[in-house]
Amino acid sequence: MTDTGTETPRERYRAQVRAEVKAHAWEQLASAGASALSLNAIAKRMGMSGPALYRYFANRDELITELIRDAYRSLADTFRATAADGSGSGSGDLAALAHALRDWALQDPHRYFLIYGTPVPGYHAPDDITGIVHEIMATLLDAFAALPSAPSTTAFGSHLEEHRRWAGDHPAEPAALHRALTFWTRLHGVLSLELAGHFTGMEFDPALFFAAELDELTR
Amino acid sequence: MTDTGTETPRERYRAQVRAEVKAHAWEQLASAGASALSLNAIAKRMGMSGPALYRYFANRDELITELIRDAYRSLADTFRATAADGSGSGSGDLAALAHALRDWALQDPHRYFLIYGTPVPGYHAPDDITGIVHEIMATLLDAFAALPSAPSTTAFGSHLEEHRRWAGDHPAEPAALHRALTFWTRLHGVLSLELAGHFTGMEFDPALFFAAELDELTR
DNA sequence: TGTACATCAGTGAACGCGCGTTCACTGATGTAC
DNA sequence: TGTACATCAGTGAACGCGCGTTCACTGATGTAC
Repeated sequence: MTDTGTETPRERYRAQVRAEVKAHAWEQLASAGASALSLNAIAKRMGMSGPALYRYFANRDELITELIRDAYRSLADTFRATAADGSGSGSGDLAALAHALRDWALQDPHRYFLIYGTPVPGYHAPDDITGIVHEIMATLLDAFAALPSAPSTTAFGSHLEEHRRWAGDHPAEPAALHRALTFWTRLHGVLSLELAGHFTGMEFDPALFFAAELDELTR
Repeated sequence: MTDTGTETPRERYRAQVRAEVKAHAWEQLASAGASALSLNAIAKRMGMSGPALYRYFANRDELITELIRDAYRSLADTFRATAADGSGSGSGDLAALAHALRDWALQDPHRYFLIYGTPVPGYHAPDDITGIVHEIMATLLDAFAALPSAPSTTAFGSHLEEHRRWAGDHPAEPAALHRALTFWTRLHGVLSLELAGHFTGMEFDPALFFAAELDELTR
């Protein structure tokens, strides 16, 4: 990942502190929400003075950006690893991806919401993040392109065919484009409402609901 | 709605100011996000001093609660009105409800996210709001129960049958319960990602995607 | 191996800001007789 | 219709707080010769 070989002790130390700051940031995110993230509070928890953190992050926004980038990175890695495990064709890969997504989300709901939740007004993610987003999409497209039975193209599929720049140069069929998109939105629909607590008090088992949606997606 | 007949001028004035405060609150919500909502800032915009607002709201939380309640109320009313217009059976009602939902969301995305977006840590909505939530769900269940062709019960449908307290005493078939739920989560999936801007730069038309999802739901 | 210098981590004080909320008070509006 | 009183809206000062960020400075760590 990082070029550990040529790292000086100082660089190593810097990386360590940055990581520790981010760890505390995640904790604070979970307990107080994204907009309440405070450099001073993090510093205090680390036993440092507030200004000290400016050695490691230019400002508050850079820290948030880093958290967002890490979140996307983590999901992309999880996806890639899951796809590599399944290694091939069949809808088993899709089920594995879906469950990987759910596990990843449940593992840290605030991380999920930082990416897919209410957008922070005025905040714009830097360009390099789109690359990671594409990576995630590509894994999904690969899985759908590898499905043995390609279903007939839908009306929206045709529309997508003419507007497929988002898929990069991926050689997926129109139907695969459509199915990859619905995979994303439907699972997000169930997951985000579950994580936001909209199912609490509704008695039924969210895992079963998720499984039911997944079932329709891979049929 | 309110008992206008027995309203004294003072009561009328109070209601007016409260409404104006809320209007400014919505504006602020849109430009700075839910957690940045500030009583002082609202007062300043209204040309009043900060403490003056404490005549109208006990504290900041009460204002937020009121906004949430109004948002749910507005959606419930929209749904009820839409269902009343369609007045009956057929999947046309469902399409109308779906489009009503989308229009309602697009009309004020921050209002949508206030309800269905990232939950505010530590905040718990008061109990009376569940009543409005049930009302929304009931409209949906009515529409699905009125469908002429009731599809066969799914596996998850059976699970719902045994965990249907959330449906109240609504006489909907298990399949209708399941379909009402997926109606909600799938449309939310598309809508929330659209509103959060995850489709920008993806070229395709979100309205067509929404329509495609709706199509599958009413088939 | 030792010395001179440069680099960098972290501190404490400070600036200006806005927040939620309480409180004692003024002045206007409504009510009772 | 007029007067006495109660109610209520809104103000300004104040409290305590935490925020992001800048700056001059100390002290430790690494580098060059």
